[in-house]
Amino acid sequence: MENIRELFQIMTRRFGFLNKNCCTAGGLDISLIQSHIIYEIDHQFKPSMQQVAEALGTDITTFSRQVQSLIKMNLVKKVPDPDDRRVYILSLTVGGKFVATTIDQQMNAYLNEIFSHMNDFEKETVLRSIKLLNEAMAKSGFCCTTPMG
Amino acid sequence: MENIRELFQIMTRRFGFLNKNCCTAGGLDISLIQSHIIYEIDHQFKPSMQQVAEALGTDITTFSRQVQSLIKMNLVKKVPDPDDRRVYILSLTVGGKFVATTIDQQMNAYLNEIFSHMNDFEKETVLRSIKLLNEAMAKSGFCCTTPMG
DNA sequence: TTAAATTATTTGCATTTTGCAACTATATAC
DNA sequence: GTATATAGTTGCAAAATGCAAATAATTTAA
Repeated sequence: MENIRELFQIMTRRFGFLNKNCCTAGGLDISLIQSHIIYEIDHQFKPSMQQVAEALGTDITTFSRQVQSLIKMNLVKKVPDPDDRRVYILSLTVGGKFVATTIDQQMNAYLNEIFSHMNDFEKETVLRSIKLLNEAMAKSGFCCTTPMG
Repeated sequence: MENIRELFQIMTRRFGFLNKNCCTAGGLDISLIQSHIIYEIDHQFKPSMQQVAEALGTDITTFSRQVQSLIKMNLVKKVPDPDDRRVYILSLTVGGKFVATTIDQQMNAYLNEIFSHMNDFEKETVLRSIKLLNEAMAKSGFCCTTPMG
């Protein structure tokens, strides 16, 4: 069988395309990084800057500036944590939540379109496989969590 | 079941980490984009600049400069096409080929480590699923080929 | 309880990456 | 042979990056 890496290279490249300028939402153009930040804030519970930056593997200084621009765009809010005033808690504004939902729908539409080329059994198998893969990657301290050496 | 997008978001992020500063090869630090370019030149037959840039979804001007730096690093060669002297044919130098091989081995080692957390049946299923997914994405004119609107 | 060390975040650069518009050079059409 | 199209390069100017240093709040330890 072919090289395993080859399969993954093709897959990740295609998803790269899928994500790339994925998103015009609410009349705004959302970059790939921005969409990831919004996604992550939406999925974590009262996350701090660090937590989100860490989850995305972005340098904290770069992240700080990216958050600033999202705040200017009125998509993200930054509130000092009353328990530790060094920390800022990130959250989505109403507009940000709307953008998050819109992007989510767009992505799901893309993905469903892709899955429409499979039968139900194949679709089930593929989804289960991706879950397996995610779990395996989570177990692998080797890689995949935060950029390693 | 969870949102389909969620599965993919997690997966692609993890692979992003995997790829990120993936590669030190032959004493050189190879960036993610550089490794993709090298990969693509290695896999296409006598490709032109356009062809590789297109395959990677990179702007041709950016690509042109990236190739220049790879040439300086002595990994890539650029030879005018005798049939059409506007065109340049890209190829790997011996050093470039070595880097390509090294990266390939590294990535395969990572991937095997990940798969070591699965049994043989799961591994087979996952690989088959990714193949299915790649085929489905190839069929989907919707996305996944070259950046679309 | 206060000085020292630690942690979260921001700013100051300096470098790199990006992409549009304009350019050069070759090839094709009429 | 002039006009048009195509492949690739360069000139900006904007954006993204990341290290080092600054700021501000918290914890540790004497």
